[in-house]
Amino acid sequence: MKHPLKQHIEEIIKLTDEEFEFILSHFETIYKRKHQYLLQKGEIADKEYWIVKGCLKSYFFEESGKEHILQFGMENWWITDYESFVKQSKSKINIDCIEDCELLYITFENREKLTKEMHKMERFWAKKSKFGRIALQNRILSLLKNSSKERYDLLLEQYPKLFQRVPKKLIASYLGVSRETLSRLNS
Amino acid sequence: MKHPLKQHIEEIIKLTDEEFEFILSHFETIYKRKHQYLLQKGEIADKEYWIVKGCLKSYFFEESGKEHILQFGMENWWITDYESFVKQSKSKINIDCIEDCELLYITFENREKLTKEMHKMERFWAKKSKFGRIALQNRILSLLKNSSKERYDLLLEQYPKLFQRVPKKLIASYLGVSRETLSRLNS
DNA sequence: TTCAGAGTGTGATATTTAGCACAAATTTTT
DNA sequence: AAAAATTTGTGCTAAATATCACACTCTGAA
Repeated sequence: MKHPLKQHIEEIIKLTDEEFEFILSHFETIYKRKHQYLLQKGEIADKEYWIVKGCLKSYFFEESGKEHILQFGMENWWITDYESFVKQSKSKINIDCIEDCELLYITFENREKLTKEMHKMERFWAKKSKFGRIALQNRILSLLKNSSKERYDLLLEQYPKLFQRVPKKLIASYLGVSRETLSRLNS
Repeated sequence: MKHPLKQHIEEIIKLTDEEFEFILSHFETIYKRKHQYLLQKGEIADKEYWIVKGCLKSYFFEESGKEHILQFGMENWWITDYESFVKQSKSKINIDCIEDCELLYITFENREKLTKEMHKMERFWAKKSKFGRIALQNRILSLLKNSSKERYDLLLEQYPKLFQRVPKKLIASYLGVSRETLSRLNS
């Protein structure tokens, strides 16, 4: 059976088994339990995580104490504070497990090393970065263009599983509406 | 005097004069007048533009006919429909000149070619892509966290020149509020 | 099983914002 | 210089959303 990470990378770039083993040697596995965190505000994100199993949120608090979800993470997604990781600067956000999680991570140093050692991975991450940017652009488009109700429907359509796994108030926070308003959107 | 594009690229990667000349040979200059367009919805963005002089907007229309500004472009910025350019797919957006413009552009093919021929430029664009993604992430953060008034103040602080160059209704559209609401934010 | 905490739905009200109308100011075109 | 078009501010009203309050459900721990 093919390793899920190999499968994931091969959606973009074909790999020999040896190449994949080499890549994998730059990663470590880690297990985290529900409510544990991967990153806290003020820390420097020195790892990028690939989610084998589980569900996570990246979020931050407004001065008022209101929580805003920036991103959810589920199986086969990457998660980190991208800004902190790239710039090696202090993070503005937190990342927590919503469920028990199995994660593969690569450190900043290992990723730099791997990028230099293996041009295929430089291309892989370049492409990932491009697609990530496109996804963010479309989220902005949606925030500008669509009503709350429309954003709710689009999210439900795109990630139906998310609604079974995470509390609605987190969905509300991701969409940028209050939980009460979200609760009333269906009626 | 150093070419402004050389100066721009050297903020990320140092270049010899020969290297820069080689890079520049992949670009063409084009002049456009106010109200002319660079890209229309449905076309494929086959060029990426670097703005030597002038001001532009990338935007799209809601079904209702409401205009939403995705991005402004001014001197030393790049502009294109990133999604369409990267995927070579049909664009959802339009790009118009708000002022008379002088632009340098590189075609998709030339950029691919240059990326392969010159590893420094692969790194340059990878870095650009990363920073672009971070900027978009921060815009989402701001859309979730800040009130209209706060977003207005932040934009004014970051790009004061923009407010002298483009009509307020376009600023409103960029911030995601109606022009009437924007007009009332200061009082 | 029981109990505490988290999650959820809904009424009432306050706040924010949009949308329309119109007049004044400014810019562009002829 | 005059005319036309665009931009801007502001009063008014309607719609969307936030906020507070409270009851009910569900889940996990003791």
